[in-house]
Amino acid sequence: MPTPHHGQPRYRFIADELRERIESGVIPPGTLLPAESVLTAEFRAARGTVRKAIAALREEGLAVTEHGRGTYAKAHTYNHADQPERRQQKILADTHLAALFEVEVGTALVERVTVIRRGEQVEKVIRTYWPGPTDL
Amino acid sequence: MPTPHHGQPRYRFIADELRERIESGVIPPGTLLPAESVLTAEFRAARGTVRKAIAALREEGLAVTEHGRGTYAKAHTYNHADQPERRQQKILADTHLAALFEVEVGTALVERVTVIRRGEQVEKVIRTYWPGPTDL
DNA sequence: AGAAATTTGTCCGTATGTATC
DNA sequence: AGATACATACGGACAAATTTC
Repeated sequence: MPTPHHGQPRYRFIADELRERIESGVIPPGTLLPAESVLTAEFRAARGTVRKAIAALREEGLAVTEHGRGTYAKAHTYNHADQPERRQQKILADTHLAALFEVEVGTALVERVTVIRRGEQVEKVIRTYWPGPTDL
Repeated sequence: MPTPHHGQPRYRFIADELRERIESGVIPPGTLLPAESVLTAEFRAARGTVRKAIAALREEGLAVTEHGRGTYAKAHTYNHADQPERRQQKILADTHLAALFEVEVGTALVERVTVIRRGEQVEKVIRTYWPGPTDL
């Protein structure tokens, strides 16, 4: 069976299936996913396809893979209790920012740094820049 | 000749070559790149290898691909006003980011730059960072 | 309107080498 | 030494979107 299948690409189907198992607890947080070789057998998919599925899970933050070890399921916390931290300061435009804002290098700008955490881990860092400072 | 390891992988060599053609204007912005089939012939590489090179250009924001059409060269200028522009690329952690994410300096991160305009003026620049990349 | 050709997207199978545990 | 994942590359096949005839 060549398995073309409905609409969806195969790697996405596999990703959906694995996501389901992680979120449902079939694969508990912190435990290893089945090895790529096992998944290729189970889904009768090529390795490249399985890897693409796993890559999708990594991007979603649902899995972390370690070289030579395997891919771990990660706890999926819907916990938004973590308040983002913000810090705002005056900075001077570097070449990149100067080009974007069409100002001279060294022109004063405002930078706000927001750090978003998921538990202990820093998930994202957002740096926002705008002309200024508007002196607060 | 198959492919020795001249320091750099084949797909990167191809990407470098194409990048130079775009930036130098040999392939002007808005025009189509040669089809994958043409590139496989020119570089005597497998299609997957060519596609990987093109994918690299896409991540740099140098090209846009449309199904059934082809891959267009993109202007590399920031001076094109319309929607919020986003560019995503792999970067290496500087000391500040390394400290926040608690990783080594030089660790690979993903940076997305979003430019928000109001008319001609750049209003805000948002740089978002997160761990990765999960490659491809 | 329809068929054919072109082009990218996805998938398969295989192979070789490296790095990590 | 063995198992695992990672990176790269090849070839072939069909699907899906677009263009051309």
